[in-house]
Amino acid sequence: MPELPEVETIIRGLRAPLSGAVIEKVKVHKRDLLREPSTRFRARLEGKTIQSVDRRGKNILLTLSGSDCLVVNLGMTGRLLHLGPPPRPRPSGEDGGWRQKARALGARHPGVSFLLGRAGTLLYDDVRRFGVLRCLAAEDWRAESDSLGPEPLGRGLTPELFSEALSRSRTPIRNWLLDQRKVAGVGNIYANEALFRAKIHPARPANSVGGSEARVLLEAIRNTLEDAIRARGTTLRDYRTAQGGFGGYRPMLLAYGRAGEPCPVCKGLMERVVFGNRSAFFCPRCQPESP
DNA sequence: AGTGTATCCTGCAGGC
DNA sequence: TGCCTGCAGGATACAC
Repeated sequence: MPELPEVETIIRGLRAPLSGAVIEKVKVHKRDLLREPSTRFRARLEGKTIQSVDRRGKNILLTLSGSDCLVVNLGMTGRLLHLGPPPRPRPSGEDGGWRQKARALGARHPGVSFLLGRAGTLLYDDVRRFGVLRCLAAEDWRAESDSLGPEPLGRGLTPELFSEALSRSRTPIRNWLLDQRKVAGVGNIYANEALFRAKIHPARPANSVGGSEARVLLEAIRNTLEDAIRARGTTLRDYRTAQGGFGGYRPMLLAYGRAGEPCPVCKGLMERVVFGNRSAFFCPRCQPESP
């Protein structure tokens, strides 16, 4: 579900309420979201202070006091919701009243909750449970982060480097864009959107996209992601902001989900093809298979 | 090496 | 109404 713009929107919404908050208690409701025993997970987190909230690709990163960090990948349907504290703090034994708030926000599948005292509750909710929450030592996270590709919105990714990387693979360009080791943060929606904007057929081999086309594609990726961030992401069904709001980019999607509709540019019929186990949406006239 | 397929899981939409 | 099939934003373990 959540791609770079959705994750970016979420961390922006978490930064203020979570920075400096203390994780008083962790409750694991669905253990298969973890990669370690829940007792160990809880022990590593309880008592720690959240120092900062960041994003790397599609991962949410909470840096904690000590040398650990909490890394959250939302999978397809994960949500990370901030539930504010109750207006009138109640006597001990309370859970922060988060269940009621969660239901009010439509969170029906609580996975892990973090009780933050005066800062309220952070709730991870996930229908399909493809998401993962991990507590990692800083150095382990660094190693993993290094294995991810560059940030598409970062300065480091120059058109030259991008073009160079493309030239090393003949996998379909849409699949290439989904590979987090190549570029971090692009998913199926924005890969299709960027390819439509750049007028590149999604099945073309990556190494056939060279020179000026690579430059155009990188620009299209950046513009698409920035537009989507501005709209707070795309809600198809499950994605919510940290405050439970909807993303507003869906009506602006040009290609994704539009098979059978007229192309917004040439009015020809948009198509859907499946490869790599995912749908690709494109206009056969604007995005010819052979350039 | 690099590419394609199946799998984890639940819910919803559409066809009959 | 209900049953069935297909499909969904992601990531990974495999086989070739």
